[in-house]
Amino acid sequence: MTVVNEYNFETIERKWQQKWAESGVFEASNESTKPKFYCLVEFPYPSGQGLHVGHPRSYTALDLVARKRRLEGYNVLYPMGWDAFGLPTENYAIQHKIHPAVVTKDNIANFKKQLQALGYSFDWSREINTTDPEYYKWTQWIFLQLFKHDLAYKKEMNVNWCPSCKVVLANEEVINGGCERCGTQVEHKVKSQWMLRITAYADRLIDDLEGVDFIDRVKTQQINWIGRSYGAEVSFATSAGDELKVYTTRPDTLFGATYMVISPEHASLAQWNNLLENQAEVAAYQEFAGKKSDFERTEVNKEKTGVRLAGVQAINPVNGQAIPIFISDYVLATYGTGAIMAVPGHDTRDYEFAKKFDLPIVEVVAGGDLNQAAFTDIEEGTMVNSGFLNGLSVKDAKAKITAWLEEQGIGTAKTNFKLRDWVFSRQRYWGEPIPIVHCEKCGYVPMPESDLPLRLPEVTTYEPTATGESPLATLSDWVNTTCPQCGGPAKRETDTMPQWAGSSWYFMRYADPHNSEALASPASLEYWVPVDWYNGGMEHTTLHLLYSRFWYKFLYDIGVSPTSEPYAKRTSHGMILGENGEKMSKSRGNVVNPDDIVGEFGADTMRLYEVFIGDFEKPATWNTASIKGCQRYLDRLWTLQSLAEDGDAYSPELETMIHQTIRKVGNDIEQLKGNTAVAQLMTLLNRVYDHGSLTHADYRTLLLLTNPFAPHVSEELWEIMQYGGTVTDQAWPQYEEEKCREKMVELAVQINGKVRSRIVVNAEAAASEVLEMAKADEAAARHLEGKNIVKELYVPGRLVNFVVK
RNA sequence: GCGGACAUGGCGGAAUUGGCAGACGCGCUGGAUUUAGGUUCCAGUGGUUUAUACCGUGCAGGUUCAAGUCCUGUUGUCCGCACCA
Repeated sequence: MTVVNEYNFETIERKWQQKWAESGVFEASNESTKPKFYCLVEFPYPSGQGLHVGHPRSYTALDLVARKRRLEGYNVLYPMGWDAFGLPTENYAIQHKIHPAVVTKDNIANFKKQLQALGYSFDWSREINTTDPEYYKWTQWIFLQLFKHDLAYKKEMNVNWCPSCKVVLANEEVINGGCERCGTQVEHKVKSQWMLRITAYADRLIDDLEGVDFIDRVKTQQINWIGRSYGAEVSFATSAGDELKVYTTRPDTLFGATYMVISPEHASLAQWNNLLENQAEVAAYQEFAGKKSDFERTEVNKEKTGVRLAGVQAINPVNGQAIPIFISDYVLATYGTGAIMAVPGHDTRDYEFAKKFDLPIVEVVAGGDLNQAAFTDIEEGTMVNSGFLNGLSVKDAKAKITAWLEEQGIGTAKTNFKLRDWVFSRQRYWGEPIPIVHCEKCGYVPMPESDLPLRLPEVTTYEPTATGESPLATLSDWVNTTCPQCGGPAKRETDTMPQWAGSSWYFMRYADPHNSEALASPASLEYWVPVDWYNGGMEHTTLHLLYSRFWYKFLYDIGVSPTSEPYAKRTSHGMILGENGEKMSKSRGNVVNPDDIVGEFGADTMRLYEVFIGDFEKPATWNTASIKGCQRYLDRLWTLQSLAEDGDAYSPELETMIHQTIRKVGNDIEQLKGNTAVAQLMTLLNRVYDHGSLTHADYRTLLLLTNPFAPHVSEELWEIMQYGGTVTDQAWPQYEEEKCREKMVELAVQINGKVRSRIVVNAEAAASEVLEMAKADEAAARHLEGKNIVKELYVPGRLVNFVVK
């Protein structure tokens, strides 16, 4: 056969994309006898910049999995949609005086065109959009359920405020004291906010990680973020006649508590005001601490500062000793009780503070040298100077003292978390309205579910206000309403939901995206959820991933979710960096647009390069020059048409490698090692060319294996070769372990671990036979001459090694 | 500061987990085709060396017949947490 025509990727790709859209081959069925597989990538935020070459890394990797699974006979759901509420769109809209809904629509159209040009096997019939009222109706519905279960509440509190974005930020959105989006240092504001009680799920968010297959760094990061610790709360009596409650993870060291520290914001300070003899000094310190930015305050390795309270003391409950109380900003107001018992002998921070203020350091766990440093080991060491705890291990002492505290009624075992409740309101226009009205008489009243969705009002201006009020607050027609409960005058909530709201449940909507009666039918959820494989960025580990697990668990508790965890498996990809090795961004001028790559090399080549670029989990530097290698592979695959000969069996010379390739490509796709899968395909292709011919059976398998990576060209070649039907109708090729083994193998012959020669032997040959052959080898014999063989080793398939003297 | 990961040619990266380091690709060198460039094809490509041999996986030790892989120390890069009691 001769080459029929030139490889014109442009025509071919357009042709097959059209065919797939018409036939709907990638549309998943909610009723199928096949086993299901739900494969998910994080849906993008449709920005004005469009897609860059980083996005397709994740999409391509799971497209490989999705396409392979279909060929393996699964009913695969691989959906796509738009996480379209958010600040950049709103800012753009304000700047250009175009409504955000219009901007969003345009951006989505652009993104969709770009994605479709890459030939992903997405089920576009299930496309969703978080800004669609038919979608956000259910986001609001979930909020109402949270409210009804006392998991959404409004509270006046000190919050993180980004002065540049003009919104409140959740703790998870503050990175090193700066705004997650723009990097601006956050400020503090006391504002009334809607909060979600994610802390109620803290234990389960940690414990249930045991049952899911998430990569370790994701699990670790979530566990660290939630920050669970076990300890005790202990009440200390004070000379003021009241109590000071502390949280400690080391109740065993209570006898060593020689002073106490409370945060500068602690409520007791106001109560003790009249008793304080150094009130002015205390007030000055409070001001000093209050003025510090978050960044300064959390800076480690700075000198400890503080003020000793004059006029108030505490009593250590175990020994009745009066101990001083300090205020210091190393104690956080927001964690535990905002107060600690200080045990300088066994806590590094307390040790530093005690040294600075010349406070007594008492050893209560023997084993360290307190002249040098605090002894913080809890595995070894014996209790001393601790009355009834003396002689116990730390572990036993903890149990005993906790029991004692409970008996005395002055303490109790307690678990604490670093995780805070989720600040859920944003002072912006382009988000889901919170479906709550405030009535003077009835308080916060949920809207009737039947009135959902509560639509965003059509307005002409939506600038954020400098005061921190939502732009919706200025729309009195919209704000003023009637109370659903008493019918009296009431006002709507004017803050909107954060961008993380719509994405917290979107994967459920894909199961049944057009349902108007429920967020998805129970049967569809039962069938599809949990997601079998979810890939996304590490930057979402403590944001989207944690939030959505929380929402899903709540929905499970109220009978909506079918399981307790939403994602069976979570993997994560490394970022694609610009050609200069820096993060791709418009301001750095190093953004590579996939449209340009597709235009010049074609989607198939682009996809191949996306996986060939390197280790999926690590960051990779884009290099347009390197794409050539991937292009050559497809060119050569195309040219193979002219070499294909009749034959329904694999060529004997290629058979072993074909079986090996089926095995390797399959395994590698499953492990997201597309780089080595492509390398193996290239190796096989090189071998075919060396051999000079191939059978149709050889070619068929090569096309099937290439299909997930380069779906258009493999379909086209399948059609040209008249192999029948389309690749999407075929089955993934099978390998036989037996046939992956070479019959003849080359062994290295080592003398004292150095390779001196190579011999080819039958893979099945007996050890003695192989060793004799090695000894007989000319080069080896030369090195063995006159030497004494002390040891002979044979590693089948690898080498033989003679140890000589 | 604590915790984790990593360190391999000019470059991106492989190495079945202790068994021939550098697969595959880019780049580079030489050659063929071409008026030329590009494409394509052939050969080569870790370093020193004429063959032979020696040296090579950040650095210094160690274990082993055998170490990129294991152990100890050390340096550097990246990530996470960042006074959470």
